[in-house]
Amino acid sequence: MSKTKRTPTSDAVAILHRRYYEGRPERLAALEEARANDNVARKITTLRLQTGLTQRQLAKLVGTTASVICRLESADYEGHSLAMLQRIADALKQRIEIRFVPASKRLQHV
Amino acid sequence: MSKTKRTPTSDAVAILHRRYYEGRPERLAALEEARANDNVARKITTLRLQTGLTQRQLAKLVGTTASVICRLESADYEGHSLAMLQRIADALKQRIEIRFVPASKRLQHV
DNA sequence: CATCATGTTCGCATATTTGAGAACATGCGT
DNA sequence: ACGCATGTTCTCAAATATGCGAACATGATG
Repeated sequence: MSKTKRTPTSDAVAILHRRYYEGRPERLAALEEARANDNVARKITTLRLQTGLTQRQLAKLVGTTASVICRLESADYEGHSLAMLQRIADALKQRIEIRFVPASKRLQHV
Repeated sequence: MSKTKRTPTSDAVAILHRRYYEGRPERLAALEEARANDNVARKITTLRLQTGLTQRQLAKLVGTTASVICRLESADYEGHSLAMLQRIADALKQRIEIRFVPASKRLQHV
């Protein structure tokens, strides 16, 4: 990726990512901080920021509005549906993985 | 700019898969979603059977009825909500893990 | 200060999921 | 054949998520 001449791309996500992060270390720092968390809301936020999208941009990709994205990224929002997560994952070129793991796996607040 | 030479194959499934999905991101997305739904449905069924429960028993634990469980275990059901998955996971002493993974991660052909 | 981009919250209409009960199909053991 | 457990499908009401626009707060920039 250190070529002087950039690889031409039609990938909107890549373009936006470049535009948002290039030469802006503080934004990357904010990203690092968010990475530690693991609830769905934060995952969406983290992924969106990693991709360099604003809420409105992601909303457009997903086919909804900014207020909906904001709602989904709210930490206390419990109403996620798999359908919406899929739509978001698609927009961010990800896929969803859902696993059931035994509850007694030492990761809990014991 | 299409490849003039394709990797030869005698795999009819692969041929049809290619013919149907190549360059059709919408279809790929639909496939992904269908696969995810199927996985979730099957995971619930597997987990329920491993625990030795009938649909009605699990329904009671979850606080709903057998028809709902049956619906959730149907492969083509797309209406999963995280709230319901959580309830099922709780009843089966599991916890839900949701991950976004890059879509380019070599989707194994089906 | 003025303007713009961004995130946020609110309200309400629409769409979708859930809750529940009934009915039916199948298999299994008596 | 019968009874019974299990899974399945159907229909409806109720609960919940989404769609969408408006308005507001804040920070950055001209």
